[in-house]
Amino acid sequence: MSRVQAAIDHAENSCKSRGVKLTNKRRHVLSGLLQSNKAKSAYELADYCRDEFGEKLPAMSVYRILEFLEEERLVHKLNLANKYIACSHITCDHDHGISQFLICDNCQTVKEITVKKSTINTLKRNVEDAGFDLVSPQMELNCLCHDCKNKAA
Amino acid sequence: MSRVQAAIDHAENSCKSRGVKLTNKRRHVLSGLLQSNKAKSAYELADYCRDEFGEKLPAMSVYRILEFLEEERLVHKLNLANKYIACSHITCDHDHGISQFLICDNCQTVKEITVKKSTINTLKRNVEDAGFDLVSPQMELNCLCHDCKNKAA
DNA sequence: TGAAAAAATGATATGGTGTATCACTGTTGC
DNA sequence: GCAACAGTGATACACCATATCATTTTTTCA
Repeated sequence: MSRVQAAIDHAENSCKSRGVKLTNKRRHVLSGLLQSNKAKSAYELADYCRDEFGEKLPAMSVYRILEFLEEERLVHKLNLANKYIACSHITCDHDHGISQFLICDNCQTVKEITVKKSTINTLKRNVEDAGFDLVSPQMELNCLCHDCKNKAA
Repeated sequence: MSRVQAAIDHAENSCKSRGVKLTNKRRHVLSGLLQSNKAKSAYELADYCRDEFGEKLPAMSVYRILEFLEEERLVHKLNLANKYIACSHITCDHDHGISQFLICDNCQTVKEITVKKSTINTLKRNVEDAGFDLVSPQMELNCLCHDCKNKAA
């Protein structure tokens, strides 16, 4: 079974146990995100569904579906790029630490990593010293992946 | 002399010494950013110039001016909010470490802080372990400022 | 079963951010 | 004064996102 199919199956079960429905359209959007490691915009996902499944999905619906998937913790929105990615931990059962997103500026590939709690705490303390509170320690970092770096060199 | 005027004078000198011109329109846009600690969009700045100086500035020009001011290191673009702020170090002569931006999700107030180099380095190492390179360790963090936090409570 | 309620989706319009392009104006330097 | 260039204006357009109302599909339960 493909990695994508495994993730979708897992998402299916997760939805079932939470009493919500993973409809076909939602499945299709999710598979569009799973099918690569790249961040995709809502409009790109609409195109994907049209090309891949012959399903004409208005942008509005894609946004609603993405919102649903976010609530189910199946996808993340990347505010830096205005794009979306599948959560890399869909197939895990355990809870995770806070994710940090590394976004390749060049090819939009995204890697989700977890940094040590102590590093985040240090950062958090810095922020609090300045009189602010972190809403979410989930950071998005503009990066260059090694592929693109090597190509550029 | 007001804080804003002092910063503008300083910017003026900085431009002069770099052989570029701080025109009236550029000065006005900059003063729009200096006049508060809030992040402002290009369009908000156009409105500000219209209201404050009776200067009808097309959005295109504002973007060009912001680009100029960024190159002169007088303003920063916040990619998370798609807004701009004046560099808080305009009036300093020395070079600074990398800034981190704390953005209040509620009122758009921005605070520019510098975190310890060791924290950044740790983070950087984490990123490199994942096969990515940080383009810029300048991070933008979604926060809540204490004012807004207290109001919410 | 079958009608009411709720959930999901479609369609249309609109707003915000940003860029491409071409034209025009003002300044600088010779 | 004129050529070259920097600065600005005007228009059109692309992309991301939401508001709103209509329609379809599914669920619920008498």
